[in-house]
Amino acid sequence: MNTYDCLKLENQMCFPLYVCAKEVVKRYKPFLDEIDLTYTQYITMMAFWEHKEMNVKELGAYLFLDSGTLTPVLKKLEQKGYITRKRSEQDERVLNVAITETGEELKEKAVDIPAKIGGCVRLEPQEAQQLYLLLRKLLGAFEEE
Amino acid sequence: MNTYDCLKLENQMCFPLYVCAKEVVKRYKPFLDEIDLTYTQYITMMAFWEHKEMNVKELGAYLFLDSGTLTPVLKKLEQKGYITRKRSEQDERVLNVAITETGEELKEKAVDIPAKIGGCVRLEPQEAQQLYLLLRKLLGAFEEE
DNA sequence: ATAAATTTAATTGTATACAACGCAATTGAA
DNA sequence: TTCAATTGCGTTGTATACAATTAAATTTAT
Repeated sequence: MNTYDCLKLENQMCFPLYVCAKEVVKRYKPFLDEIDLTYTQYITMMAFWEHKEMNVKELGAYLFLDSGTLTPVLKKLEQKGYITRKRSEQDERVLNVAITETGEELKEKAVDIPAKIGGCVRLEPQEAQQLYLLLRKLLGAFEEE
Repeated sequence: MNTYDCLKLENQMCFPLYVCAKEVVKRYKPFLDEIDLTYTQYITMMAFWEHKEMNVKELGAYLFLDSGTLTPVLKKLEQKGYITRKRSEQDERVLNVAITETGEELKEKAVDIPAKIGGCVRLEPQEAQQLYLLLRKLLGAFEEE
């Protein structure tokens, strides 16, 4: 090991993390194209399939995204008729976002996507599980900060 | 497990991968700000610290980025004086990119960044190593496709 | 009660990413 | 050889991401 070996891409943790994330997201595209959603729109819908209603702050904490990213995404999903955006009456600062019936119906079309993606991750099931747990642990550490 | 559990964010591999990648990159920012590089510019410089000269296609294969992303990044790094861009004489389609002396000098200022980032990844060393190996394996599978 | 501080979304500016397309240079096939 | 296909890079258009700022609403402190 010389002084600069730490600066080799192959020795860095972050680089494969960054590339794998992009590559996996890219593999969602053909499936998401079929239901006309981007990946960001997809995870946003997933959030609402689980929690019918959330304000922007809650959604942002859940998805690790800020309002600068979410505002245009939410406006787009509203256009498509999947969600509604409405100011809270108790606190006008807060924007409540709720899923619509059309948004609920979209879940039916999305339900087989995870299985299709599973086939794109070429790891042994036990390795995939291990990777999943390590990423969850790392994510948990970030959440605590 | 009901039919829709696969659509819960907490059950997906891709979501923590996507979030962890973003969060780790975000933790580079304060350190990269000190040398006025973005993360994409940083990994590009890392590529050239290892391989003094590469054309855009080779660089793209190395970093998993296409010309649409690289062209503006390379122009920026050229502006900063870290690299040179020059058409190949054998094949005018090819753009050869090479690191400059100034670019080499930047390595000195970057050499302590990896250690600083290491402190941001709150995993046991053995877990970090395991995560690294799994991501490498996944990346290798993507490379084969 | 009122000013100061905080909070919540939205906006602005910058920098990615990438698909799709364009174009010139090169290669390959008939 | 000559023209069709391919290659390599650049451009365009769309969609993120996020820092920094703004603006309005609410809360806190005095």
